Amino acid sequence: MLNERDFYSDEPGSFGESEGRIDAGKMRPTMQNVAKAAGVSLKTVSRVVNNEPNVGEDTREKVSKVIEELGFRRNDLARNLRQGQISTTIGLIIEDIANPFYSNIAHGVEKVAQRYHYMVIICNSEENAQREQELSNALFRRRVAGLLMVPASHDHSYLLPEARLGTPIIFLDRPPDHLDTDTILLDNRGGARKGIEHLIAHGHRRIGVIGGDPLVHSGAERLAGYREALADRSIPYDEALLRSNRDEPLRAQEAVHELLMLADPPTALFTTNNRISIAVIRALYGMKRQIALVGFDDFELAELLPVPITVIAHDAAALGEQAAELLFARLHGDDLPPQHLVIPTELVVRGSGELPPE
Amino acid sequence: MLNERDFYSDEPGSFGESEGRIDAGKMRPTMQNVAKAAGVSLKTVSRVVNNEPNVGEDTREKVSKVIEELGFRRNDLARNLRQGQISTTIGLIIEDIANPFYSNIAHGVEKVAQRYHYMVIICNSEENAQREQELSNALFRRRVAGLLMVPASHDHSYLLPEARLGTPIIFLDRPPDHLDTDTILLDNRGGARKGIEHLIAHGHRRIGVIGGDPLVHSGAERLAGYREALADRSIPYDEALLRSNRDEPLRAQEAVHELLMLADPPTALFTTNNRISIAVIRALYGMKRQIALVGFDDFELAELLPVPITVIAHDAAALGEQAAELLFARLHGDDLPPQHLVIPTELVVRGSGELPPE
DNA sequence: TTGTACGCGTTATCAC
DNA sequence: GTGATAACGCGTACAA
Repeated sequence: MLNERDFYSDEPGSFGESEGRIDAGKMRPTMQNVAKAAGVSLKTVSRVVNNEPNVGEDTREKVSKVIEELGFRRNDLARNLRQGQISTTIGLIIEDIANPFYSNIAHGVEKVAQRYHYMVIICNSEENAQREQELSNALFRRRVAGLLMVPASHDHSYLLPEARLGTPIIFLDRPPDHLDTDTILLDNRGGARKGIEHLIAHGHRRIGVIGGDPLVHSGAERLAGYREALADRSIPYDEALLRSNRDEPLRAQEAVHELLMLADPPTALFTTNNRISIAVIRALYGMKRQIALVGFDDFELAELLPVPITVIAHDAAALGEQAAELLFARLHGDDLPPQHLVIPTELVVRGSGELPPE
Repeated sequence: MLNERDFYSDEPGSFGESEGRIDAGKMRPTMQNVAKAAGVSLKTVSRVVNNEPNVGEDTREKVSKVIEELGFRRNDLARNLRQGQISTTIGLIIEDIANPFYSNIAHGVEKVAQRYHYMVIICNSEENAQREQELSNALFRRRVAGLLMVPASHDHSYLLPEARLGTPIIFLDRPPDHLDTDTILLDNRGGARKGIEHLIAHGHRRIGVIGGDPLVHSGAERLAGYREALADRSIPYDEALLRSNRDEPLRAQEAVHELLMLADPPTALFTTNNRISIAVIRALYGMKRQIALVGFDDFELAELLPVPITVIAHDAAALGEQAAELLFARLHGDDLPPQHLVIPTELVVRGSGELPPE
């Protein structure tokens, strides 16, 4: 059953009120109002609301009754202002919540936050550096207790003042620039290596890469993993097989056409993230072309496609969870030097990565 | 370029600070500190911070300089407390941000909120009525300006006191119970009708339904659409073809087996949401069985499966956007009676819905 | 067990 | 154009 007490303080409470129409404009009751109505002092109400000791049982009941009658609800804005100047809210800045990668991160973060009785403000930066900065400032003005972010910009010194004030700031998926702080990344390079080694093991020597912004750390690392794998096998690195800045689906499709039109075309493709993988798969279907493919990031239904897609998978929710756990550890006084965690990746063999050359 | 001014008030600002290590614990500067350091009064600083008139140009510059030096940032907790007792934050309660349906809604909401300079606290109710109530109370204690929710519970009279206080509350995807307030739904019944009519037109008379909780409004309406479509064609409604409470993937798979094992099995299936559709598709693949299928909700890659999936599609982001727009209209004084909006659905023909019986 | 006085950081009022 | 003072709603410290 629901607990009436914490309607106004910490947990839920049923509220016996008949149904009806809404008419706005009434005054929101304050502790002061409750105190007057109950004939006690402000502080006594405060004690009751926060379940503090040293209140007579009769007093407590009387106050509780008034609280219910008036529909009082503690104002956490005022409470936080008085208590510590920071709110029990954390901020999460991601690129786009509609992308499953980020929504899984968000899910992990929110899950942990709920455990700690914190709430999460989620913001979409749309991969825009200026917006990232606007959003962080807006969050800091709201005195979020901490900030988790997948950075879009390439200079995070603007976060330094806030970090110095003690606000934990944790970077997800991409490391900060010009700032030394907690970071949690995927094993981008290692994952890419595994994927490329897999293709090589299946006989491929000309492997095309379709990727996004080469300045984004995760993409750059995946490309580095590609190069390392080739170098290991003494396979020449051919820039003609590379297509960058293909985050837009249309641009990714063009890349497929371009690569397959080459005089000496690739026999396999490596796509560096989920959105690009999907765009490329669409393009290949449109061309009725079959070619070996390994994609970074897993995605739903990959295993049910006519040629099931071999991917480098990882646990995005765990990324969010571990980042949030680290944040709360910092809030609880953990004072270790900046941490750098890595989430492992796994090659999931499904079919597209095992197609032979030609 | 970035604007320095709104680092401390409304927009972003660059912050000239060299890189380095973080050490916490410094005091957060207040307006009082700025005032003292600049040799002006508190109110003058306030004027500068908020770009109010009646400040001499020289004074404004002097204060701005101190603000930058000290790294002052306005405390919006205190600001909101003083101004109107509500924050420039809205709440969004959904079932699960990792589900694309909800993450698209969230994306729409956040997009609109950014336009109005509001931020969004997103909470996952996990389809749990008690948690829904806990979360709304926590949001109200934080004095969110308004609340958007996909309800999980079946009695929302507990929201009445807050609604009476003037906090706009808007229901998405499912209507409230025991409360008359703004609601924005999908055309569940009409969409389901279209889907079932389509199957009937392709010769099906025994159509199995695999759905979730029958008490959830959207699911119930989709089932109602199913029944209406059958009734229109005088096709008997056979309860043996119905499987409810199949939100769990395993339970959905069982449903497929159960239905196909029937003495007089269905020749087509109707799945009432995206998660169930996907679970069912997996089951059918596992059985190497092909059967006509129409699913409610579109999902990524549906068109690339070996038998592309015919679905009843809709614009979840638009659902979120319109709900948010309505919320802000309410905040800006719109005083019309409770609105009831409907987002249209569309039958997307791809293949699975056109398979013949047998 | 209960109450009083004050402060949290900001904005509003009204005086100068 | 500028400043003193009182709020906003609550918690802390200490007194009664």
